[in-house]
Amino acid sequence: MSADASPPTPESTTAPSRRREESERKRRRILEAAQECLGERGYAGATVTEIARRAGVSNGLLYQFFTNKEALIAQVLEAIVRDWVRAMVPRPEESAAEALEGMFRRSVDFCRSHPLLPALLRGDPELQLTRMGAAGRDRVGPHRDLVAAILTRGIEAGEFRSDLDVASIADVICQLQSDYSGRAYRNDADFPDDPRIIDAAIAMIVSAVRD
Amino acid sequence: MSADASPPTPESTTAPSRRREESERKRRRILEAAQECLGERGYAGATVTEIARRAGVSNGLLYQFFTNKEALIAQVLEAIVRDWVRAMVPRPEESAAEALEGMFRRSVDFCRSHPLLPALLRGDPELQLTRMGAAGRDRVGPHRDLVAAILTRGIEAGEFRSDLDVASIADVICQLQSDYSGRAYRNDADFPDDPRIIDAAIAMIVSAVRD
Amino acid sequence: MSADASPPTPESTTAPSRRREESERKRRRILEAAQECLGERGYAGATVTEIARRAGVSNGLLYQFFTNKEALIAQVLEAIVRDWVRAMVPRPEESAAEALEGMFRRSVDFCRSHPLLPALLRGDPELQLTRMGAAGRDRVGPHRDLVAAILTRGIEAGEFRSDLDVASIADVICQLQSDYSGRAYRNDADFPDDPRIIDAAIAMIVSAVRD
Amino acid sequence: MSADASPPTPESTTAPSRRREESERKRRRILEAAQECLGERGYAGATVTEIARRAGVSNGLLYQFFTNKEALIAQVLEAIVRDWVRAMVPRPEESAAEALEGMFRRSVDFCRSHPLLPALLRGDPELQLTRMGAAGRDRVGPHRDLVAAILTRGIEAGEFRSDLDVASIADVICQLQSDYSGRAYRNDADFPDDPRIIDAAIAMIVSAVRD
DNA sequence: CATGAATGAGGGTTCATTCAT
DNA sequence: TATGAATGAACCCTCATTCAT
Repeated sequence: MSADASPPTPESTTAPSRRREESERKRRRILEAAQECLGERGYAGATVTEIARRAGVSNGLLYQFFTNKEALIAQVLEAIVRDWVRAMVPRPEESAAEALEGMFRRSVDFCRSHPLLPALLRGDPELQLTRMGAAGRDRVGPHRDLVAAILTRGIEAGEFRSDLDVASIADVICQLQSDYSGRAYRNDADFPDDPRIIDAAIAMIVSAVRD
Repeated sequence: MSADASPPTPESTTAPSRRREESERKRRRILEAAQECLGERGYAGATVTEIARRAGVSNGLLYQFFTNKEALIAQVLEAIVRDWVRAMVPRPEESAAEALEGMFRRSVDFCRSHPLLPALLRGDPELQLTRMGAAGRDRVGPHRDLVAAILTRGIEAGEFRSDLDVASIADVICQLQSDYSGRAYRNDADFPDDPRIIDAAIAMIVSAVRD
Repeated sequence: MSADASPPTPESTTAPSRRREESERKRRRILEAAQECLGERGYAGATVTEIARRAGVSNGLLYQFFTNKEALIAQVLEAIVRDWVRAMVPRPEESAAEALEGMFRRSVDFCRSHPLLPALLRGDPELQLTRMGAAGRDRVGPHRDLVAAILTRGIEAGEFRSDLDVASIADVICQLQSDYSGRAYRNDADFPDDPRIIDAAIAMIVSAVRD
Repeated sequence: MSADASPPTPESTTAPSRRREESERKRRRILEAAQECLGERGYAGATVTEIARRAGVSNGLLYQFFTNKEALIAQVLEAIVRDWVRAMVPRPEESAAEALEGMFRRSVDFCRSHPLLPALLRGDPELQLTRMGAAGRDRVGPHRDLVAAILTRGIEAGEFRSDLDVASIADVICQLQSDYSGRAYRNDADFPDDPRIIDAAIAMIVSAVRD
């Protein structure tokens, strides 16, 4: 498209890069479509044909980019965890307490637009996570590290109690954050998505760590 | 069976009983196998064939007891929720705070021997729970009611702070309880089943409600 | 039943005949039930379990009387053809023309209370007649012989035209009779069961053979 | 494919055509195989596997073309009725009586090469035709209309008796025609396919309507 | 690269048949 | 005899995967 001078020959010199771009765009579209399907219907419900349809490509092209369905799903999971962690990272200007609250709320917001993540965080059997190796494994480690770092920073800053069992508290905080992030997109009377509940959870966290 | 108390009448009550007993035992084995599979692999992964294999019966026998796979799963869910709630009910001698802690620990213990429950508690709509009516719907309501009742009792007894948002706090407590119950059976480095973490969660809860 | 003096011992001397009777009654009930099911639902739809249920006996007893489902169905077919032919036989006082008309109407009436027969007469593939040997084969021969005999009698009596191709005309008459007998039990707008149509068919027959 | 007339354009109209053609041929083979099976074995006996086997395709391909077995059978029925009616339509030069006879013979001939039609014409509700909507319903209406039209034409032309009960006579004629068409393909001693019988049937019809 | 027609293993389910009681 | 629990082959259908084009 930026090659207005390119000759009309089919095997033009600029064509390879053009093709590459086009190809990469398709690859991404497939990953996005897979993420959507997986979030809406689970592993078994996310059929290869439906994913290809949503991505606007053919059934077979999918196997050009990914070894098989399993590998595709694994990449989808890796990608979403990466995006999620990136979205949560504390702002430099936030105090430790603000960072805890900010992360919590940003995580909830992120999940609202990425229905797959909650299911992943819950480790839903429907996702058949046991099928994939590393992708399933690493999904919460970075999150917990992030929270632990904030706690340590808060303790060092005298903002949080110094006798905290950092590892354990970090775990509990992560858990709560995953839970309420996981509820953010639901329409389920049993699991209400009520701002007051989120406030209560945050208040409980802050009161437990504050000096 | 050849017990000395058995009456000699030809159409004795014990004669058909043998068959019935055997049959009932198989019915229960099927339910148990289904519970296992469902917890490990989700709805789609829990195939009728695998369930039958684990129960040690034929594929077809399953349909003698249950209308279809869906009905079988629904019965599994109803049964486990019933058992779980029964196991959690507070002891009469427990104070409100003790009741909160006791429920938490009993729920965790229960899940250790019932791997399905955590999966159910996560209650993902994609787990196909929407297919079943009441079983899916009521799965956490009783739990939340139980916790709310304890909180109210604690407030009235002056044991807990009087300004608690009972409904919201109850929700958070239930959530944590489900979470850590859900971890109890896992072999997952990402979700460690560490007594110290459970202690931390309980401490956080108690500190948040205590006056 | 005629042994009012029979002792109450279980293995009484009269018991064998009693048992026989009882047994024979069950056998007949099975045949009747099978006839019903077959007429209503075809071969595949007439399940062994349903037949046993209607006959008020157990699933397994059926195999005491009949080798398998196929043999049972074969006997059902034989029996109904026998009954049908018996019902059609002309009355001694009828003239040849009256006999033709009488047979036609009696056949229609018979089918009204025996929905299976029409399906059989049509040779419906759904009945899977190819599975049974003689039963399927002989189903219309006696009928045609009956009609041919009447035609011959009519010709000899000077009642019918003497140049009739008896075999062919007999075939056509039998065919029409089967057809309209076959319609007698239907609720099908495409195949109306209208007395005027039956009158028209009979009129056509009579006008074709009468001198 | 290397045909001399093929244009050199890469996305030529003939290139995809090949695949399409092949595919369409398979679609037709499936329909033909289904027609055969249905005629020979009825609805339940015509298994998807057997149809696919005869068509020389895989089990699953069938579902690329047809929603399910029911839809496939429905299309088979629609197609064959359409073809049959088209084959029967009277020639313009035929007199009314000739038209009646011509239709009769053409119908018989048609059935000789289409064994399914007779089974359909018998139209047994137990054949599961009730499952399909229009295809089952309209299967004889057009035929009867055709015959009635010829009768009316014959009456108006003074060729047939003026006191005919057109509707009833048309019904009887159609019935006979279906019957003997239905015999045309059989190898069944009970239902002989004898030219003399067909002549007798036609003679009976003509003598009944002629003035 | 890209297509989508084609495959076939495996899913849930039904039902004729057997056999311990 | 009579039962009905139990079996397993066979049904219809879905979908991940391949391959000729």
